[in-house]
Amino acid sequence: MAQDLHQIKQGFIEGLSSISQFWGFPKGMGAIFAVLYLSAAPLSLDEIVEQAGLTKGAISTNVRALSRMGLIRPVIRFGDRKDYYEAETDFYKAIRAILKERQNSEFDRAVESVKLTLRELETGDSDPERVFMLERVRTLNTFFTTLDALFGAISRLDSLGANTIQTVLKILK
Amino acid sequence: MAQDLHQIKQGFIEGLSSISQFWGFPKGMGAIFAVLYLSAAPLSLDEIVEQAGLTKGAISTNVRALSRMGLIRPVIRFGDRKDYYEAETDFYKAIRAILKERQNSEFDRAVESVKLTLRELETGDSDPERVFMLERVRTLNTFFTTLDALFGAISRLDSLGANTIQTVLKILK
DNA sequence: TAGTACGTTTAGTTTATACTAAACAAAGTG
DNA sequence: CACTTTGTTTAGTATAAACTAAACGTACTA
Repeated sequence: MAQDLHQIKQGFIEGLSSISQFWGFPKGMGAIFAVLYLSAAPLSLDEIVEQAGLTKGAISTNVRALSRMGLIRPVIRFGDRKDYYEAETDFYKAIRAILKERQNSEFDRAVESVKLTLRELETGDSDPERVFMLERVRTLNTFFTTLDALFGAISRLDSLGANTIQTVLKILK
Repeated sequence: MAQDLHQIKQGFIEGLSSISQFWGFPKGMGAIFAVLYLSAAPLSLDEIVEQAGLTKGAISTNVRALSRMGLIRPVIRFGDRKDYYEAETDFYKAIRAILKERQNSEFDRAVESVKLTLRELETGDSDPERVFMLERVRTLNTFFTTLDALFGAISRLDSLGANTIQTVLKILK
Protein backbone atom coordinates (compact mmCIF):
# COMPACT_ATOMS: atom_id res chain seq x y z
CA MET A 1 0.00 0.00 0.00
CA ALA A 2 1.36 3.39 -0.98
CA GLN A 3 2.10 5.73 1.91
CA ASP A 4 0.28 9.01 2.10
CA LEU A 5 1.97 12.09 0.72
CA HIS A 6 2.29 13.85 4.03
CA GLN A 7 4.26 10.99 5.48
CA ILE A 8 6.58 10.78 2.49
CA LYS A 9 7.13 14.50 2.63
CA GLN A 10 8.09 14.22 6.27
CA GLY A 11 10.67 11.57 5.44
CA PHE A 12 12.12 13.78 2.74
CA ILE A 13 12.36 16.72 5.11
CA GLU A 14 14.25 14.63 7.62
CA GLY A 15 16.59 13.40 4.92
CA LEU A 16 17.52 16.88 3.78
CA SER A 17 17.90 17.96 7.40
CA SER A 18 20.53 15.29 7.89
CA ILE A 19 22.34 16.21 4.71
CA SER A 20 22.33 19.86 5.72
CA GLN A 21 23.75 18.99 9.10
CA PHE A 22 26.34 16.74 7.54
CA TRP A 23 27.75 19.57 5.48
CA GLY A 24 27.97 21.82 8.49
CA PHE A 25 24.77 23.82 8.03
CA PRO A 26 21.93 24.07 10.53
CA LYS A 27 19.48 21.21 10.36
CA GLY A 28 16.63 23.69 10.02
CA MET A 29 18.04 25.03 6.79
CA GLY A 30 17.69 21.65 5.19
CA ALA A 31 14.15 21.33 6.48
CA ILE A 32 13.10 24.71 5.14
CA PHE A 33 14.63 24.02 1.77
CA ALA A 34 12.90 20.65 1.64
CA VAL A 35 9.52 22.24 2.36
CA LEU A 36 9.96 24.84 -0.35
CA TYR A 37 11.40 22.36 -2.77
CA LEU A 38 8.33 20.15 -2.54
CA SER A 39 5.91 23.02 -2.93
CA ALA A 40 4.62 23.97 -6.36
CA ALA A 41 3.73 27.47 -5.21
CA PRO A 42 5.89 29.96 -3.28
CA LEU A 43 5.21 29.84 0.47
CA SER A 44 4.89 32.56 3.08
CA LEU A 45 6.88 32.52 6.31
CA ASP A 46 3.90 31.25 8.24
CA GLU A 47 3.27 28.46 5.81
CA ILE A 48 6.88 27.39 6.19
CA VAL A 49 6.57 27.57 9.97
CA GLU A 50 3.65 25.22 9.77
CA GLN A 51 5.36 22.61 7.63
CA ALA A 52 8.94 22.76 8.84
CA GLY A 53 8.12 22.54 12.53
CA LEU A 54 10.23 25.50 13.62
CA THR A 55 9.23 28.82 15.11
CA LYS A 56 9.00 32.05 13.17
CA GLY A 57 12.27 33.34 14.56
CA ALA A 58 14.25 30.35 13.35
CA ILE A 59 12.54 30.41 9.98
CA SER A 60 13.27 34.09 9.60
CA THR A 61 16.97 33.60 10.29
CA ASN A 62 17.42 30.50 8.18
CA VAL A 63 15.41 31.85 5.29
CA ARG A 64 17.72 34.83 5.13
CA ALA A 65 20.78 32.56 5.10
CA LEU A 66 19.30 30.32 2.41
CA SER A 67 18.41 33.34 0.37
CA ARG A 68 21.92 34.76 0.65
CA MET A 69 23.30 31.42 -0.47
CA GLY A 70 21.01 31.40 -3.47
CA LEU A 71 19.27 28.18 -2.54
CA ILE A 72 15.89 29.85 -2.32
CA ARG A 73 14.64 33.16 -3.63
CA PRO A 74 12.01 35.66 -2.54
CA VAL A 75 8.89 36.11 -4.60
CA ILE A 76 7.12 39.46 -4.40
CA ARG A 77 3.37 39.60 -4.81
CA PHE A 78 1.81 42.97 -5.38
CA GLY A 79 -0.79 43.98 -2.89
CA ASP A 80 0.41 41.35 -0.44
CA ARG A 81 2.58 42.29 2.48
CA LYS A 82 3.73 38.76 3.08
CA ASP A 83 7.12 37.55 1.87
CA TYR A 84 6.98 34.46 -0.27
CA TYR A 85 9.85 32.15 -1.08
CA GLU A 86 10.49 29.44 -3.61
CA ALA A 87 13.31 26.94 -3.99
CA GLU A 88 16.05 27.29 -6.53
CA THR A 89 15.91 24.19 -8.71
CA ASP A 90 19.19 24.75 -10.52
CA PHE A 91 21.55 23.15 -8.03
CA TYR A 92 24.64 23.91 -10.01
CA LYS A 93 23.77 27.56 -9.75
CA ALA A 94 23.37 27.06 -6.02
CA ILE A 95 26.76 25.37 -5.72
CA ARG A 96 28.41 28.34 -7.32
CA ALA A 97 26.65 30.68 -4.92
CA ILE A 98 27.64 28.61 -1.91
CA LEU A 99 31.27 28.49 -2.95
CA LYS A 100 31.23 32.22 -3.49
CA GLU A 101 29.75 32.67 -0.03
CA ARG A 102 32.32 30.39 1.58
CA GLN A 103 35.20 32.04 -0.19
CA ASN A 104 34.71 35.19 1.74
CA SER A 105 34.33 35.14 5.50
CA GLU A 106 36.30 32.86 7.75
CA PHE A 107 38.02 30.75 5.18
CA ASP A 108 39.75 33.59 3.42
CA ARG A 109 41.00 34.93 6.70
CA ALA A 110 42.39 31.56 7.73
CA VAL A 111 44.16 31.02 4.43
CA GLU A 112 45.49 34.52 4.71
CA SER A 113 47.03 33.57 8.03
CA VAL A 114 49.00 30.81 6.31
CA LYS A 115 50.30 33.38 3.87
CA LEU A 116 51.30 35.52 6.81
CA THR A 117 53.23 32.63 8.36
CA LEU A 118 54.97 32.18 5.04
CA ARG A 119 56.03 35.80 4.91
CA GLU A 120 57.26 35.68 8.49
CA LEU A 121 59.36 32.61 7.77
CA GLU A 122 60.81 34.18 4.66
CA THR A 123 62.36 37.06 6.57
CA GLY A 124 64.89 35.31 8.76
CA ASP A 125 68.23 33.62 9.09
CA SER A 126 69.05 30.25 7.58
CA ASP A 127 68.51 28.23 10.72
CA PRO A 128 67.90 24.71 9.36
CA GLU A 129 64.64 24.35 11.28
CA ARG A 130 63.41 27.59 9.82
CA VAL A 131 64.36 26.48 6.33
CA PHE A 132 62.50 23.22 6.83
CA MET A 133 59.35 24.95 8.05
CA LEU A 134 59.55 27.47 5.26
CA GLU A 135 59.58 24.70 2.70
CA ARG A 136 56.59 22.96 4.25
CA VAL A 137 54.49 26.09 4.66
CA ARG A 138 55.30 27.06 1.11
CA THR A 139 53.94 23.72 -0.11
CA LEU A 140 50.75 24.15 1.90
CA ASN A 141 50.30 27.67 0.64
CA THR A 142 50.65 26.55 -2.96
CA PHE A 143 48.04 23.90 -2.33
CA PHE A 144 45.60 26.40 -0.87
CA THR A 145 46.20 28.80 -3.71
CA THR A 146 45.37 26.07 -6.21
CA LEU A 147 42.18 25.16 -4.37
CA ASP A 148 41.27 28.81 -4.19
CA ALA A 149 41.69 29.10 -7.94
CA LEU A 150 39.50 26.06 -8.43
CA PHE A 151 36.69 27.35 -6.24
CA GLY A 152 37.00 30.77 -7.77
CA ALA A 153 36.75 29.33 -11.27
CA ILE A 154 33.69 27.31 -10.38
CA SER A 155 31.91 30.25 -8.81
CA ARG A 156 32.72 32.48 -11.77
CA LEU A 157 31.24 30.07 -14.30
CA ASP A 158 28.21 31.24 -16.25
CA SER A 159 26.93 27.73 -16.44
CA LEU A 160 27.90 24.63 -14.58
CA GLY A 161 25.80 21.60 -15.24
CA ALA A 162 25.77 17.86 -15.47
CA ASN A 163 27.50 18.02 -18.84
CA THR A 164 30.43 19.99 -17.44
CA ILE A 165 30.77 17.48 -14.65
CA GLN A 166 30.69 14.64 -17.15
CA THR A 167 33.59 16.26 -18.99
CA VAL A 168 35.54 16.60 -15.79
CA LEU A 169 34.78 12.98 -14.94
CA LYS A 170 36.31 11.88 -18.22
CA ILE A 171 39.56 13.67 -17.40
CA LEU A 172 39.67 12.26 -13.93
CA LYS A 173 39.36 8.77 -15.32
CA MET B 1 63.07 42.25 13.46
CA ALA B 2 62.26 38.64 12.62
CA GLN B 3 59.97 36.88 15.06
CA ASP B 4 61.23 33.81 16.81
CA LEU B 5 60.30 30.44 15.39
CA HIS B 6 58.19 29.38 18.31
CA GLN B 7 55.95 32.38 17.93
CA ILE B 8 55.56 31.86 14.20
CA LYS B 9 54.76 28.20 14.77
CA GLN B 10 52.06 29.19 17.23
CA GLY B 11 50.47 31.47 14.67
CA PHE B 12 50.49 28.70 12.11
CA ILE B 13 48.87 26.28 14.56
CA GLU B 14 46.08 28.76 15.23
CA GLY B 15 45.59 29.29 11.51
CA LEU B 16 45.16 25.62 10.79
CA SER B 17 42.87 25.29 13.81
CA SER B 18 40.56 27.87 12.29
CA ILE B 19 40.62 26.21 8.91
CA SER B 20 39.86 22.87 10.48
CA GLN B 21 36.96 24.35 12.37
CA PHE B 22 35.71 26.08 9.26
CA TRP B 23 35.41 22.81 7.41
CA GLY B 24 33.50 21.23 10.26
CA PHE B 25 36.31 19.35 11.94
CA PRO B 26 37.43 19.77 15.55
CA LYS B 27 39.80 22.65 16.12
CA GLY B 28 42.21 20.29 17.82
CA MET B 29 42.60 18.24 14.67
CA GLY B 30 43.96 21.25 12.84
CA ALA B 31 46.33 22.01 15.71
CA ILE B 32 47.69 18.48 15.82
CA PHE B 33 48.19 18.37 12.10
CA ALA B 34 49.96 21.72 12.21
CA VAL B 35 52.36 20.50 14.88
CA LEU B 36 53.22 17.36 12.94
CA TYR B 37 53.42 19.22 9.68
CA LEU B 38 56.05 21.58 11.01
CA SER B 39 58.12 18.83 12.54
CA ALA B 40 60.94 17.25 10.57
CA ALA B 41 60.88 14.10 12.70
CA PRO B 42 57.88 11.98 13.70
CA LEU B 43 56.51 12.90 17.12
CA SER B 44 55.24 10.81 20.01
CA LEU B 45 51.86 11.42 21.63
CA ASP B 46 53.47 13.22 24.55
CA GLU B 47 55.46 15.47 22.29
CA ILE B 48 52.26 16.40 20.49
CA VAL B 49 50.53 17.03 23.81
CA GLU B 50 53.28 19.44 24.70
CA GLN B 51 53.10 21.45 21.49
CA ALA B 52 49.42 21.36 20.68
CA GLY B 53 48.20 22.39 24.11
CA LEU B 54 45.64 19.61 24.52
CA THR B 55 45.51 16.73 26.96
CA LYS B 56 46.50 13.19 26.11
CA GLY B 57 42.91 12.03 25.81
CA ALA B 58 42.06 14.60 23.19
CA ILE B 59 45.27 13.94 21.30
CA SER B 60 44.59 10.22 21.35
CA THR B 61 41.11 10.66 19.88
CA ASN B 62 42.04 13.23 17.27
CA VAL B 63 45.16 11.43 16.19
CA ARG B 64 43.09 8.36 15.47
CA ALA B 65 40.65 10.40 13.38
CA LEU B 66 43.46 12.10 11.47
CA SER B 67 45.07 8.78 10.85
CA ARG B 68 41.87 7.26 9.55
CA MET B 69 41.49 10.22 7.22
CA GLY B 70 45.00 9.73 5.91
CA LEU B 71 46.21 13.17 6.95
CA ILE B 72 48.88 11.75 9.23
CA ARG B 73 50.39 8.31 9.48
CA PRO B 74 51.89 6.22 12.27
CA VAL B 75 55.62 5.50 12.31
CA ILE B 76 56.77 2.39 14.11
CA ARG B 77 60.18 2.36 15.75
CA PHE B 78 61.55 -0.97 16.82
CA GLY B 79 62.39 -1.33 20.45
CA ASP B 80 60.29 1.72 21.29
CA ARG B 81 56.86 1.35 22.79
CA LYS B 82 55.81 4.85 21.90
CA ASP B 83 53.66 5.57 18.87
CA TYR B 84 55.08 8.14 16.53
CA TYR B 85 53.21 10.08 13.89
CA GLU B 86 54.16 12.16 10.90
CA ALA B 87 52.11 14.39 8.62
CA GLU B 88 51.09 13.38 5.13
CA THR B 89 52.57 15.98 2.79
CA ASP B 90 50.71 14.90 -0.32
CA PHE B 91 47.50 16.85 0.17
CA TYR B 92 45.85 15.54 -2.93
CA LYS B 93 46.24 12.08 -1.51
CA ALA B 94 44.67 13.35 1.69
CA ILE B 95 41.72 14.89 -0.16
CA ARG B 96 40.98 11.58 -1.76
CA ALA B 97 41.11 9.87 1.61
CA ILE B 98 38.80 12.45 3.18
CA LEU B 99 36.28 12.15 0.38
CA LYS B 100 36.39 8.40 0.69
CA GLU B 101 35.81 8.73 4.43
CA ARG B 102 32.93 11.12 3.95
CA GLN B 103 31.32 9.00 1.30
CA ASN B 104 30.56 6.30 3.79
CA SER B 105 28.90 7.09 7.10
CA GLU B 106 26.23 9.71 7.44
CA PHE B 107 26.24 11.17 3.98
CA ASP B 108 25.55 7.94 2.18
CA ARG B 109 22.68 7.18 4.49
CA ALA B 110 21.14 10.61 3.94
CA VAL B 111 21.42 10.38 0.18
CA GLU B 112 19.96 6.93 0.41
CA SER B 113 16.95 8.43 2.17
CA VAL B 114 16.32 10.65 -0.85
CA LYS B 115 16.38 7.57 -3.03
CA LEU B 116 13.87 6.00 -0.68
CA THR B 117 11.57 9.00 -0.99
CA LEU B 118 11.85 8.66 -4.73
CA ARG B 119 10.82 5.01 -4.67
CA GLU B 120 7.92 5.78 -2.35
CA LEU B 121 6.67 8.50 -4.67
CA GLU B 122 6.98 6.24 -7.68
CA THR B 123 4.52 3.71 -6.34
CA GLY B 124 1.31 5.67 -6.19
CA ASP B 125 -1.62 7.16 -8.00
CA SER B 126 -1.38 10.10 -10.36
CA ASP B 127 -2.44 12.75 -7.89
CA PRO B 128 -1.05 15.97 -9.42
CA GLU B 129 0.75 16.92 -6.22
CA ARG B 130 2.41 13.54 -6.12
CA VAL B 131 3.49 13.87 -9.72
CA PHE B 132 4.97 17.28 -9.02
CA MET B 133 6.91 16.04 -6.01
CA LEU B 134 8.08 13.00 -7.92
CA GLU B 135 9.55 15.19 -10.62
CA ARG B 136 11.38 17.38 -8.15
CA VAL B 137 12.77 14.56 -6.05
CA ARG B 138 13.91 12.84 -9.22
CA THR B 139 15.86 15.95 -10.22
CA LEU B 140 17.49 16.16 -6.81
CA ASN B 141 18.37 12.50 -6.89
CA THR B 142 20.01 12.84 -10.28
CA PHE B 143 22.04 15.72 -8.94
CA PHE B 144 23.21 13.73 -5.93
CA THR B 145 24.07 10.78 -8.11
CA THR B 146 26.24 12.99 -10.29
CA LEU B 147 28.02 14.45 -7.30
CA ASP B 148 28.50 10.98 -5.93
CA ALA B 149 30.10 9.90 -9.19
CA LEU B 150 32.40 12.92 -9.05
CA PHE B 151 33.55 12.27 -5.50
CA GLY B 152 33.89 8.59 -6.24
CA ALA B 153 36.04 9.30 -9.28
CA ILE B 154 38.28 11.64 -7.32
CA SER B 155 38.80 9.19 -4.50
CA ARG B 156 39.52 6.37 -6.92
CA LEU B 157 42.25 8.29 -8.71
CA ASP B 158 45.78 6.93 -8.48
CA SER B 159 47.14 10.41 -8.62
CA LEU B 160 45.53 13.76 -8.30
CA GLY B 161 47.84 16.69 -8.36
CA ALA B 162 48.21 20.31 -9.25
CA ASN B 163 48.51 19.39 -12.91
CA THR B 164 45.16 17.57 -12.91
CA ILE B 165 43.56 20.59 -11.30
CA GLN B 166 45.12 22.86 -13.89
CA THR B 167 43.55 20.75 -16.60
CA VAL B 168 40.18 20.95 -14.91
CA LEU B 169 40.59 24.70 -14.54
CA LYS B 170 41.08 25.00 -18.28
CA ILE B 171 37.80 23.23 -18.94
CA LEU B 172 35.93 25.31 -16.45
CA LYS B 173 37.12 28.45 -18.11
C1' DT C 1 -4.42 57.40 15.48
C1' DA C 2 -5.53 53.07 17.31
C1' DG C 3 -5.39 48.51 15.65
C1' DT C 4 -3.65 44.68 13.06
C1' DA C 5 -0.52 41.88 10.38
C1' DC C 6 3.82 41.13 9.37
C1' DG C 7 9.04 40.16 9.88
C1' DT C 8 13.09 40.80 12.93
C1' DT C 9 15.65 40.96 17.06
C1' DT C 10 16.74 39.51 21.62
C1' DA C 11 17.12 37.01 25.90
C1' DG C 12 17.17 32.62 27.54
C1' DT C 13 17.06 27.48 26.98
C1' DT C 14 18.36 23.35 24.91
C1' DT C 15 21.40 20.49 22.67
C1' DA C 16 25.56 18.81 20.68
C1' DT C 17 30.26 18.18 21.04
C1' DA C 18 35.08 18.91 22.02
C1' DC C 19 37.71 18.84 25.71
C1' DT C 20 39.77 17.80 30.67
C1' DA C 21 40.94 14.90 34.41
C1' DA C 22 41.34 10.69 36.03
C1' DA C 23 40.63 5.80 36.04
C1' DC C 24 41.85 1.99 33.41
C1' DA C 25 44.26 -1.51 30.39
C1' DA C 26 48.17 -3.46 28.46
C1' DA C 27 52.70 -4.43 28.07
C1' DG C 28 57.38 -3.89 29.35
C1' DT C 29 61.13 -3.87 33.08
C1' DG C 30 63.42 -4.37 37.60
C1' DC D 1 55.10 -9.76 40.86
C1' DA D 2 55.23 -4.90 41.95
C1' DC D 3 56.31 -0.79 39.30
C1' DT D 4 56.72 2.12 35.29
C1' DT D 5 55.51 3.66 30.81
C1' DT D 6 52.49 4.12 27.42
C1' DG D 7 47.74 4.69 25.04
C1' DT D 8 42.60 4.37 25.60
C1' DT D 9 38.22 4.95 27.71
C1' DT D 10 34.96 7.27 30.57
C1' DA D 11 32.47 10.53 33.35
C1' DG D 12 31.92 15.11 33.81
C1' DT D 13 32.51 20.06 32.24
C1' DA D 14 32.69 23.93 29.24
C1' DT D 15 31.43 26.06 25.19
C1' DA D 16 29.23 27.13 21.00
C1' DA D 17 25.37 27.15 18.25
C1' DA D 18 20.53 26.50 17.04
C1' DC D 19 16.25 27.03 18.48
C1' DT D 20 12.00 28.94 21.32
C1' DA D 21 9.14 32.45 23.16
C1' DA D 22 8.20 36.86 23.40
C1' DA D 23 9.06 41.71 22.84
C1' DC D 24 9.74 44.91 19.35
C1' DG D 25 9.56 47.74 15.08
C1' DT D 26 7.30 48.93 10.97
C1' DA D 27 3.89 49.68 7.75
C1' DC D 28 -0.58 49.17 6.22
C1' DT D 29 -5.79 49.73 7.35
C1' DA D 30 -10.01 51.35 9.35
